[in-house]
Amino acid sequence: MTTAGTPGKAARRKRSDARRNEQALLDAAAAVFVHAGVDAPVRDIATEAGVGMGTIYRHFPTRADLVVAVYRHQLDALAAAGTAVPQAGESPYDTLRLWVARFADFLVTKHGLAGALHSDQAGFESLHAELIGRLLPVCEQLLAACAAAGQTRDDIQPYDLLRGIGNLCVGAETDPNYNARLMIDLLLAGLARDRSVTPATSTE
Amino acid sequence: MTTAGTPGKAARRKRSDARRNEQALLDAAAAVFVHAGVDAPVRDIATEAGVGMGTIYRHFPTRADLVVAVYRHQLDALAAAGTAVPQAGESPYDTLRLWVARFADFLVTKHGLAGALHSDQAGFESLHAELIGRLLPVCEQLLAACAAAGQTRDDIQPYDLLRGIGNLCVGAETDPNYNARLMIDLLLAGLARDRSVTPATSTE
DNA sequence: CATGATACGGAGCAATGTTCCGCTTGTCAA
DNA sequence: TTGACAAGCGGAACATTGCTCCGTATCATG
Repeated sequence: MTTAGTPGKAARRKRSDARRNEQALLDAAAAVFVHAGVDAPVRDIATEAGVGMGTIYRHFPTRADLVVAVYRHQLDALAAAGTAVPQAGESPYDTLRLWVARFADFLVTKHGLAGALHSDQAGFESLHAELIGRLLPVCEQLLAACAAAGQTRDDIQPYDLLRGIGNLCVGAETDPNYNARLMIDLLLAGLARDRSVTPATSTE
Repeated sequence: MTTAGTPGKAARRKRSDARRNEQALLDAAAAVFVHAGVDAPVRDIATEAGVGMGTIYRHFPTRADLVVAVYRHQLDALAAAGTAVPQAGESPYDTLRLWVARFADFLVTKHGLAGALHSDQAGFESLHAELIGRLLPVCEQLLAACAAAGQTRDDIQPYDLLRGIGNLCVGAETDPNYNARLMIDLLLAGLARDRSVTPATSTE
């Protein structure tokens, strides 16, 4: 019986039209997200993909599922970037800073992702969960390395940091007067045990 | 703005039932906000106040108007607290920290206010504007004092700081795993020019 | 008390999320 | 090739919520 449920691998290959539609939906969603944000009406995405409402909900029961699927590559890349071996001469704190910058870029460039992530809108909890599940271990590792090297405080929870950074990104794209990256720099500077390790942004 | 345009004084006193309804709406909104957040359905507020839909929109054309009206006292108090003369022996940086803590408390204890403030939902821009208009000057003054005393960097925009703090408060109430105050402490520590001025972060 | 201005109520429209079910289509075996 | 059936599809229909509009009720004033 090759029915679904085997933990290992391939259940039964999905029907060809189902696969086609799933891909069409991913493409359509990616396109719509770019100009209408991740809050775009479900109908718009369905229309763009040329499918009915039922189809989109069958493939992606919650909006978060769709969002996660669309950005899965980038999420993978982000997680991988954090565990890659650092450049020679790069301190743990440098590595953390670099990774955080990538994380912030990811959130900011995705129209409204940061906002959606932290809203209590129904259907976004699983997006939050997915992101945390994927990135928390990475963040934790980077932070632990910093603390072990004595470069940062050791009493900060990775989750708090991740969430704090994410929060700081809210509105960074839509509000031209708000400089989220600068605030992130401040936060990271506050994390450092010794002011001397903080690079350029600090004066002189 | 409430009067018809006479710069000096009272235009025509509003009708008694109108005044009564306005107050009922404020009370009802305050009550509903507590358990349903500032995003509560307009209908719920109207029902709670025992008035019709038309009435609520006549008195408060946008949701932000209602929210601002409900929290006006506290906003006033917050603005006043920032300009009050500091305690003896309190450094400008201490004063800033204290005020920021009050600001954070204000946002966090109002169910979803921080989130609403930074969402791009229609009708919330004016809430944002009101808050900024009221608090930005205060923040600016506190920050300038810190910089003048050499306690903090002098290249930070008050707006960025206000917005950053506000952002960090998002979800502080609903996510028990997130310690917004700690992140705010970190941000403020990063703001300090000299690590020695930052007091031992009291875990609250 | 009459009358005009003011304010009220809630039905109704629009946008959007979500479900449900009859119909279509792909797949597989005979 | 064909028949049968599970898998999948489409979109109408329902629910929620924001917001407007206008006939009606109420207040204030002479």
